[in-house]
Amino acid sequence: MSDGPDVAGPDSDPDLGQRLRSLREVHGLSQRELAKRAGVSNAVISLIEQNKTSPSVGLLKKVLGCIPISLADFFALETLPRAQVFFSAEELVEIAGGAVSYRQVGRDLSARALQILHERYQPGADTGEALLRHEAEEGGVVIQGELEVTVGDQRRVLRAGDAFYFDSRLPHRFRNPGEVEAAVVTACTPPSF
Amino acid sequence: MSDGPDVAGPDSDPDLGQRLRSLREVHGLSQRELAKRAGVSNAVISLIEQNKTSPSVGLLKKVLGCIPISLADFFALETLPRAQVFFSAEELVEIAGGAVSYRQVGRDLSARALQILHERYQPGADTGEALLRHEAEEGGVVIQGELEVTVGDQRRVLRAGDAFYFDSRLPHRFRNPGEVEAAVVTACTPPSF
DNA sequence: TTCAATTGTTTAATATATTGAACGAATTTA
DNA sequence: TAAATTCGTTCAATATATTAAACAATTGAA
Repeated sequence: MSDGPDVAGPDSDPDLGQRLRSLREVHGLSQRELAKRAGVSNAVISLIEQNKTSPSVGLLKKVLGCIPISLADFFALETLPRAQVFFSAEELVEIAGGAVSYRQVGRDLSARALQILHERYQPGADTGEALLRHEAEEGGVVIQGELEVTVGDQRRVLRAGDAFYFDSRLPHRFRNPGEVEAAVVTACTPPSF
Repeated sequence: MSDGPDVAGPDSDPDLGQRLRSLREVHGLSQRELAKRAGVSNAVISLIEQNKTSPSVGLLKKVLGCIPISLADFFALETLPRAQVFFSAEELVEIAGGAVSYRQVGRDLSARALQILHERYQPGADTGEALLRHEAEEGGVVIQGELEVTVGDQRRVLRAGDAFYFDSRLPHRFRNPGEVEAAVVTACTPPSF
């Protein structure tokens, strides 16, 4: 048949080889070590990792059993880590805009446990009083400028390096009292809103 | 090599064939229909279902894609349904004993969403007042005799065929006011206790 | 440096998966 | 009844997975 690099078929599982290779390397195993433990030839490990063959379920099970990882978990990796890991600054999602900018890491948070925001406040910008949304906790670190944070009856001006952490159900407010843009990185869990 | 019925190896996945067959039949597909949709031969479906071959990941993916079910979910079935499905009367677990008998369906409920009990009350037996355990809901159907059920300020005598349902946090009580043994089947969710 | 060991890859040989076509049995249709 | 489907299975032919052995490149030790 074809003489291209992918003999196993274009749609069989284009990333199966990379997944196996990553798992093997993470566990500090060479192809030969893994092959010996699994009782298979080292060549087949190489071929699988290059997607030059579509292993039988039986063989794959023997190999994965030495990682160890179950077939179910191995194939779960196929769908799970489609989630984006790295985000360039331009890829952050603006969810506010104007004098206050909230740039969110990731687009769909429905399956995540954290909401992480890069927040910027123009001089004088103010969020106003925000009350309990859901049961959640929230914290952050100021990275530029000055930020006045009010939580309940406590108020303080934070500067680069300072941080905060509070229960989101407390009324809270952010304001930039300075002359330059203020920036903060915050995290909130869970992101259910 | 061997001439036994299982050429794919004894430990490759002894139930893979049965899982595929069950899934196919549940979806009302014949071997030929499934094969045609997947673009493979009908023979290979038969062989896989008899565990006479260990399919390649590529082929299996094509086939499962027409069920449809993902590889991850398919192999998750391998471990999940080790859970017992059928229970003979003798296998129910007695968790009370005496004048009141609670026979539970299943031994370990830690991964389940329901606790199901077959309850028997000797004539005159009484559970006494039971208060809120956890946030849960509870219901049941009387199958024999008479059962006086008290929930909060409501009280009623139920007979075979009658049923009840209430929030477990309400104080509740069961009593057998009759002359014969009373029996009920109840369900409670979640079983966290 | 040089030898020895280890790495991942490739190739020909072999084992096995997969195909295409046939079979017998069970249903359906005429 | 019989002819026609459809079912699942089996078998020889073919395609492919897997092996065993060799290759080139890298690393570590002498």
